[in-house]
Amino acid sequence: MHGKPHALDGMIEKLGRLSRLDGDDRAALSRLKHSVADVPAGWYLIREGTPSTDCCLLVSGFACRHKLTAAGGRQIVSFHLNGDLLDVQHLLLETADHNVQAISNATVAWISKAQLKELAWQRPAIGQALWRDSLIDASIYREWVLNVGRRDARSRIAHLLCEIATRCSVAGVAEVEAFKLPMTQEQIADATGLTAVHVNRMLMLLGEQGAIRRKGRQVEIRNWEQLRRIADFDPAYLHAAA
Amino acid sequence: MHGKPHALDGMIEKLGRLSRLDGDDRAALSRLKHSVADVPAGWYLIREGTPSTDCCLLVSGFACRHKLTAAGGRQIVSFHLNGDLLDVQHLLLETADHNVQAISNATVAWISKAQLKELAWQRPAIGQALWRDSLIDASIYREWVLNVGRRDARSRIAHLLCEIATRCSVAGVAEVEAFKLPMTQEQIADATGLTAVHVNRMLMLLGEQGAIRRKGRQVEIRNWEQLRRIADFDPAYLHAAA
DNA sequence: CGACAACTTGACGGGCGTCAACCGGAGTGG
DNA sequence: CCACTCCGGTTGACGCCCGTCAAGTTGTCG
Repeated sequence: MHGKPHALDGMIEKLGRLSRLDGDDRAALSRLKHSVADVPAGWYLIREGTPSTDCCLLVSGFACRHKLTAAGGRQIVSFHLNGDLLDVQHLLLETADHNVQAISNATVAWISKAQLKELAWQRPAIGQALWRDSLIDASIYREWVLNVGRRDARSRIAHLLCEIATRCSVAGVAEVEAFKLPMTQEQIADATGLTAVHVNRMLMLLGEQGAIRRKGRQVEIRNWEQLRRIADFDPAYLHAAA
Repeated sequence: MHGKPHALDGMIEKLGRLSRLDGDDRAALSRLKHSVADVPAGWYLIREGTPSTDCCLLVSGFACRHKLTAAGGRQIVSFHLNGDLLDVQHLLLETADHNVQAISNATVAWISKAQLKELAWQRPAIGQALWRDSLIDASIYREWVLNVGRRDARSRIAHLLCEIATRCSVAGVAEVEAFKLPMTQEQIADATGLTAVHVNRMLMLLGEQGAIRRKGRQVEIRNWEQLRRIADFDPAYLHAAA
């Protein structure tokens, strides 16, 4: 097993950043029963209102978590990348109150919920990492409420860019300075409470102002300090080491 | 001790709703060292950026959790009432990423963080209740992102009213049909991403439309079904028994 | 009963939504 | 190899919801 890349490695590495895991913890995690699957962009991984029996781990690719209004409005409440467990909350809550959908082609691993739950209680370091992970998710939600509620369109989008860049960098997915934006402008709109048209106008503006440069869906942050200032971005809420 | 009202009773009752606590669990909780304090409206209970050594329990009264933008904008991200532990997240996160402030005169109990953390790991039912509580908080944040991001002003306010009414009812603080709104219109504005002026206009409108009746800060829900429809309110996200 | 906070109301303006047209690149099939 | 299609991005015109400002009015607590 040693040295062989493993579907759960990203998760183990991430949990290791959240709590001090010893060799036994890591071994126990890597022994978790799971089945790996490739899914196309747009695939639903979790559906609102359904009880869940397995936990979904995002092995590679990007996903978003979203809710819908009765009128059909869609609000993305978070984005996820490599190594993110998409339903830690379902270890203790029975039914999903939202949807999770792949936004790129992705590889996922379905892990036995009962087995993971058992590990969380048998091995304090693992339980602590999982709980801590869910608390950081909550902190990100709080920042998003602030972002959507109290910043103007340009700042909201800049803030989202800063967050994605920082999280990609921490997870080792991409550099802060230049990365491929995994989402469309419509998805950015759904995450910021705007419309796709206005997102486009603001991205053009951020380009004109020299904060970013875009080529297709590739985004290069030309002036991190300027973007950070526009975004009013302080990474403290991510509670991440990097 | 038996039968005597106790500062921690509200918390124990609430945790009992989140997980099946046996007599030993309850006894252990009620033995937690704590000091009770009365604080006036406006008092800061948690300050962004400071490390916390004690956990704050709201014994009676109301509190809000909020963040500020650099420009001075304030966003309330949640409201709290009797029996709510205000910083479960600080059991595992070192520094506060937001503020918590009393919005009425309130009684709080400061509980030793180390002792509570110990209990969480020694007694699975207690740990589970606390973790579950933090997951429900996260679910509420998600709903608020949706509320602020994708509903119009009238619906946002109606949704907040429905949530407060439901939570007060579950906690036994007030009836759904008529309760005293603990917050000012400015605070409602800060919670919904609006201005106090517009909140006032919408409350007047909800009154004219017959959904609510107001007298001072007293609010009576005259037509719950109508208000629920306007709010697009579905209590599933509260994950509460009632 | 005075002072101060909270609420109420109106006039006006702007940021963002809506609608609609067009562009461009990637995938597909002839 | 090129035409067709489709999705996502781009741009402009126009309008509305909600913000801003400012002037009362009400309520509450000393």
